[in-house]
Amino acid sequence: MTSDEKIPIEPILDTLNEDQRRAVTACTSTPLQIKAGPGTGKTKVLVARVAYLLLKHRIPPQNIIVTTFTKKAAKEMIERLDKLLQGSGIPTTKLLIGTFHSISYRIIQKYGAAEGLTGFTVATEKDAAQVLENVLDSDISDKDWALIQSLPDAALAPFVAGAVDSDGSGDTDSGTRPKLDKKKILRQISKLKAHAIFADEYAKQRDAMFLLSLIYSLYQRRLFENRLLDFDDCLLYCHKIISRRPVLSFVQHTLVDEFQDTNEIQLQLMFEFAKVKKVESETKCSVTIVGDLDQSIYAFRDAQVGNFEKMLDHFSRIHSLQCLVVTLSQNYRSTSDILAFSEHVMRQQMKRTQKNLVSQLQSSLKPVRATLESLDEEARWVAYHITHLVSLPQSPFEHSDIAVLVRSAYQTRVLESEFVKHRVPYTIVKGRAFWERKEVLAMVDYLRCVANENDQLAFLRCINYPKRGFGPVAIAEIEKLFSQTAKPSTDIREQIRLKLSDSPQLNASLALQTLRSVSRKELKSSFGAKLLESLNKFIAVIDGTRKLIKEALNGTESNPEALAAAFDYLYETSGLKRELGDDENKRLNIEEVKAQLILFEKPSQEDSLPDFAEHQFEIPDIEVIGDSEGEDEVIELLNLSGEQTKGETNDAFEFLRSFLSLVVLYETENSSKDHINHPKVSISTIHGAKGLEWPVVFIPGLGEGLLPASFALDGTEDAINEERRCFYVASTRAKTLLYLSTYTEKAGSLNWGRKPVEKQSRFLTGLDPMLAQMPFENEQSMKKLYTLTGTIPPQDLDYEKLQKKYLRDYNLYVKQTTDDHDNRPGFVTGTDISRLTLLQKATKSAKRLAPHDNKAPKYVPKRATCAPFKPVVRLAPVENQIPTAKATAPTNCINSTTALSTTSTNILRAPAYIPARAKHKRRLGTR
DNA sequence: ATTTCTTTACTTTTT
DNA sequence: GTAAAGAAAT
Repeated sequence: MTSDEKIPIEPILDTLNEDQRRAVTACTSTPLQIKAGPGTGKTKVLVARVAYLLLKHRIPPQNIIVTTFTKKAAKEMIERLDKLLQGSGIPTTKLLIGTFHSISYRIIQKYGAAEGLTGFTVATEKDAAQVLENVLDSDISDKDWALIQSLPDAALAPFVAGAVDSDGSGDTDSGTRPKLDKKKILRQISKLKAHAIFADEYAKQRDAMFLLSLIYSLYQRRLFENRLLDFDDCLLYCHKIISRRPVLSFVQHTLVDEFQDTNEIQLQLMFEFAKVKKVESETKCSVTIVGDLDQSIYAFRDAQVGNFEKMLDHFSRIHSLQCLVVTLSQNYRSTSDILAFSEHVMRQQMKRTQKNLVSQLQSSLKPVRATLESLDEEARWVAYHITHLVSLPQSPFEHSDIAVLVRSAYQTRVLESEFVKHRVPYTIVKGRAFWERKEVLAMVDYLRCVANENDQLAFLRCINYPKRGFGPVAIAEIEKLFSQTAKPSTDIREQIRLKLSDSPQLNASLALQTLRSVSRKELKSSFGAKLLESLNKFIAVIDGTRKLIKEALNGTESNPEALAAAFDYLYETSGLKRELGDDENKRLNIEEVKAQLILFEKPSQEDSLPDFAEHQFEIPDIEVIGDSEGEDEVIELLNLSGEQTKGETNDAFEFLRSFLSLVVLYETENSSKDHINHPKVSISTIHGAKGLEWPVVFIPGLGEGLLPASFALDGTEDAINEERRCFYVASTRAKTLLYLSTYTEKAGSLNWGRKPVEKQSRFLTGLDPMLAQMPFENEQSMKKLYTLTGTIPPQDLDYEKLQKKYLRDYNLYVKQTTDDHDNRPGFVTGTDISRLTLLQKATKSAKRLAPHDNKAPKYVPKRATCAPFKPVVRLAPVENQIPTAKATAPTNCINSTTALSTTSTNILRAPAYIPARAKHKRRLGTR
């Protein structure tokens, strides 16, 4: 054991500059704010600070909380920390590190029993929307609907859908209920939760809105019936737990990353994590926060930049503790040109304290900018320049050095399809895409049924997928049974509710139990014998898996094989396996879910949070009046912490619940390994690029309506400033090269809905002198590139020749001065890629339509161009059009299913017409 | 009850 | 121009 050998902290400190060192070695018993602009070594400082706490102050890792913004950031911190602490024997895995949400969920799992929070899983956004829909459909009484309808327009306005300006015309106020906008309501509820306001508290507020208050409490009740917590609940209920009981008294230091993006409840959580302690009449508080005001881009999620001030204020006013503020201003990431440009963008904003970031890189190249004539052309411009960069002689860049950052996710689509054509390999930085696949979702739903007997949503989704004969009528019946068993008529619950506000268990019902009693005919239903049998089978699948899981996880040792076996059992007996059939991709995705589940480590006893002696604290004293049935329940409800026997059986599923919740919180690793083998361009939203960096960054779509986004245009100045900070975050991701582009479209062009982009972004006005019109305008600048990147330029670097080729190809690629689309140099046309897919799909489809005829279809699509070209499908006799060997999809677009699937409906539809109508070659337009 | 055709609304950004 | 919801038709 080398744990006693002390690793010296000095070598670590030696790698820091003066400011960084000041921050790292700052007093650990007063609050510390580190203001770190982009590229100033924020993560480095944070990591060094943790190392300092571990080594110098000898704080055990399990007593340190670190909150990061994403799982990725947490992972990176651990990796870097491990490197620093190599051989010290300090187990960095014991650090309490993760996003606010995941840490909160862990705390709820461990200490939630006292507040009635056991057996909960985290709801996805879709679940939340579903719950709200159920509320609106069936939980609001006619009386309340009448009240809602009588509300003045002003009170309804924040909740009704799509700004339907009731321009006279009667507006059917009489009979119809107002159409409420789910998104808006969820946003409002989320906002309340972000400000730590519970439903019953809100109801008591004087200026509470009746509608919101009603829906909020009904929504919460339904969530809890399912034993689900939404994202905000994780924070809200964690705060409730830790503010009432000192369960976290073991925490000795708290670090918060990306502080500028914390909201009120997160600020309050931070205060609770870092409780002020009085030690020998000295007030102490050990907390370090890191952030940058200019990078605050989450106001839409109720982040408040004011938290910096609030923190200072909180400590000085309430605890007379002065926060130490350290500002880092040396930038190690970007060149001076990129930095100066970014700084100028921000300077346009009034009321901002000037930042003086100093680049540590001398030589530099101007950012490039261009205005293109259409959206497609812009995408081609990006693709062309990527190709140009990686194919420079002795290029300092490969594809993985390049990122394309966009404001809105939908902008990626054009890029994708253009990249497929150009054979530009790319990945979309989005961890969750995998978990939103249909088959993955289905499998996860089955796991949810197993892990959470209350998860009505999951049960309802699973019960008829694969088909078991439960149609909409049967589903509705089950829903009815669920809600009947969920709301007992005894008013004992109301009594408890008054004493213990929002104790979630009060409306608990076991969905699985309900189904069981239906199948045993204890609850009468209108199901026929067939349906009952089908239901029985379904229950048997869930119960069978539950048994296997229990066995697999009962021991203290983790048992991957047994877990895998349980998973397979569920996959097969549920019929999912058969349903997915021979689709190789889907099967692999299910395998991946299994792998993730097995990989997910069961937090062993020592790693988990310390136990907390509940009996030290009073359990609310409740007088119970009512029938004995209710009494038992109340006793059960209040006695949760003491129930060891019951707890044990639940433990097996606790593991599964953690896993499922972390999946929802996007906390799983992306286990794909091919990233290393094939360097790929990253396409990401700006928000997703936070904290990352690349040598080359493209920011397309710099037009009014895109960045700044259209919804901010007529908004307040704050809204515009948030957009500006978005741009700032994007541009400061770049190390060496920055490419900016805009396009303009004509007002009357085939744009639906969205306003056309007519002007370049206001953020660029007046900055032209800082920008170049094309990359490498002269020989010198090209040479700079090589020096800057530390690459040796080729001996025979012929600048003139390179530029000539660049210009010639530019016209060909970007401007497309040839109209022979299939034969443009360097292009793979949509034809090549989709031909094979088309043939496969056409064959399948035609066979399905005419099963008696086993021969291949008479006609297959001859040519289908990919988006963004007009998807025109022509049919030709099959013998004339046998796909050639080269018509396989390039490997680099495996991930890019969107690019191909955008036309999928058209592709699928076209062959469907074959047997009926396509007697002669027929052109199938797509409306 | 499922498939097929028609209509509609939709685009922030994410834990 | 597309998904997703709604309507109509097998």
